[in-house]
Amino acid sequence: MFRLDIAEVAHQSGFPPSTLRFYEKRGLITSDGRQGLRRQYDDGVLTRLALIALGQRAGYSLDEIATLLRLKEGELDLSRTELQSQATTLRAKAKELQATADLLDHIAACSAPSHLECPRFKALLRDPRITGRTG
Amino acid sequence: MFRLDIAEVAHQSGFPPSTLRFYEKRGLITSDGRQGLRRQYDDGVLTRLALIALGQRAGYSLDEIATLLRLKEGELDLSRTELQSQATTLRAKAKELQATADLLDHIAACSAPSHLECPRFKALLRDPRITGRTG
DNA sequence: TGTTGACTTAAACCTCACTTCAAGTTGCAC
DNA sequence: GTGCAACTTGAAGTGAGGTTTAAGTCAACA
Repeated sequence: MFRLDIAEVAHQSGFPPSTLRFYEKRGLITSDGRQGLRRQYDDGVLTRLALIALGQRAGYSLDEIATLLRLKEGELDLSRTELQSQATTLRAKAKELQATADLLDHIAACSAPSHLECPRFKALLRDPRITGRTG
Repeated sequence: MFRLDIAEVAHQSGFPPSTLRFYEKRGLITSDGRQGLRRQYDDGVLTRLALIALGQRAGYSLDEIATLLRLKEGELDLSRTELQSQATTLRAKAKELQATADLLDHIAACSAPSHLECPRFKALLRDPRITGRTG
């Protein structure tokens, strides 16, 4: 464990200082002491920040991440079922993006004179699933 | 072409009336006339709303969608290259989500006594790509 | 001693996509 | 002519995830 000041953490983690202060206010990270006014961190904060970044990619809100990180200091105690369920959610989102990408490619390639005349496109526009809504 | 009032459009499109008024203010749709105070639409608005929903799924902002929809009244004149490039972006996002899902599954299944001791997890946390940042 | 330059703070501001609010209007049933 | 639901308006509020600003503080260097 060695100590880093805010500029160092910003540089190594890629998060700007404003974000580090914001995260501290939100209870996601802690600084331990100051040199003059400058926050000092121990190097564990870098792991914590990496976990935060991962949490964000995994679709958790900062509040959720804060809760997860508070559960055990230094340890991570995530429910395995919860992780799998989140993975399933992410896969569903990934598939939706894929499907949309395929549609865009089809529209780009379609030989119909105008996009709105493409039969597949017209069919999709009538498909209630296109909106992701129930109406 | 037949006419629908706002409640009907809301019901058929799945967008709440507040959103329809909001979209009108933003220039995404137009109502043509009123019956009393109630906005009346012609049924073309439903196609337009489906296009808006698709645009959102495809990752465009409302401003971008508004611009695209204004290009040609009733027609859609999207650059095919632009569509393909957007499709590529979506596929990249989809892959990122997949990768994150795989990681979550691995963490859930990993036999290491604590998540932070899982070698693959530790390695990933050190990987700068985990943050999606350059720092 | 004085001036940088990098930090500090609280609070305001930002974008996006809407929703909610308060006050007013309309059509229709009774 | 009264009641009422469903609309109307502009303006303000929401929530997520920050960034920016203004005013202040500090260590170091000349």
